[in-house]
Amino acid sequence: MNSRAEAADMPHDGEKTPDRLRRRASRLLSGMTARSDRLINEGLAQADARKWHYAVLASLHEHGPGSQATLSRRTGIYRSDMVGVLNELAERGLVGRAPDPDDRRRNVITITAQGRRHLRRLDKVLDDLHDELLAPLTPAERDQFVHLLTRLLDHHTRQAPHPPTS
Amino acid sequence: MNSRAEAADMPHDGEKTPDRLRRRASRLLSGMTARSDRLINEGLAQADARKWHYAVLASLHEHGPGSQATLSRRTGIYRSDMVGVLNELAERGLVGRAPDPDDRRRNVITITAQGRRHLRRLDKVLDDLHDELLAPLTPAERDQFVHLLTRLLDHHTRQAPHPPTS
DNA sequence: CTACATCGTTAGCCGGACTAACGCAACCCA
DNA sequence: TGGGTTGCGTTAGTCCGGCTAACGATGTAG
Repeated sequence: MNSRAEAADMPHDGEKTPDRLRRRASRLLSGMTARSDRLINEGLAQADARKWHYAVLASLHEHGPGSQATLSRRTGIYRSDMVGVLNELAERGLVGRAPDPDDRRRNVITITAQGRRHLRRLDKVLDDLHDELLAPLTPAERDQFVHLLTRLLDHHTRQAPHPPTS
Repeated sequence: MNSRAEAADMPHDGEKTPDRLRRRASRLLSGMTARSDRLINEGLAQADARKWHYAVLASLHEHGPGSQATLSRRTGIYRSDMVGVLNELAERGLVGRAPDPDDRRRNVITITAQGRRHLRRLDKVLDDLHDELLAPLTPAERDQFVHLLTRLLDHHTRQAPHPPTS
């Protein structure tokens, strides 16, 4: 029982994945995203963080404090899930949550000094992880890749035929 | 109350998503895959199919009959989930499942004539869907994109640092 | 014969995306 | 002044895909 030989290994000899399957962009995307997600999640976990943490902190750092709803819109995190994320961040002293005196429905979220420090660390971590993620591509190709993805995503979020998602 | 305006809309004026966030390849990937998955799933649903159906049928068509375990390895579907997929396919008369006389642990799965017909239909459907998916890219760019993705995925599945996934 | 590996199957966990509903506060306008 | 509507924060819960654990039945190797 050598560890990894469960179900979906690289099909070795004689158990090839059909081409029409392997070539489909949709499938490549799912596959790659699965890898990517794992890489990132595990990497961030080692820094006691999750990607949502980064998203919120980055948003606060770049566009200043905001209500939870605002952050939700900026980061694409569902407002239902925002609560939990902010709790985690608050626990760690990375953000402050205070009722807005001007609008008592709101909480105003601010980033703390510690939060800023943490954000810097995460930025570094993510840079490294992306380096690993894109390892096989030259710098030019990486740009190409990001550029193509951006255009695709833009297109599909503009006149969004479907609901939200990020 | 115009339908879609829940949480994660395109942030309009003043609620911008931070750049360092938007540019990260990992994030672009997740975003794009989310869109892609929806598009594909919904499209296939209209043909009374799911992507696993396509995977199995394609595998059967290209590499001939096989046990469930074999199919699992070829398609990347966990053997735990294979059962369900094959049930669905069998219900629809697209595959046959018969005990292997040579090894009574096994079921031999074969594609039926109907299955082949269905597969052809699905191929068409998927072509169209991918056309929509990659709409903003020129043919050359689409190749580029697929090519880059393939290289990335290859790299990360070769000396897989992590377990399986497809 | 014993030990171990493989196959099909059931059950269940987990994380992420998403919906529903509620209470509360603010805003609109009449 | 007040009633309706809209936005906010929160809780709970659904759904789905990826994945693990375990089991009985069968096969294979020593």
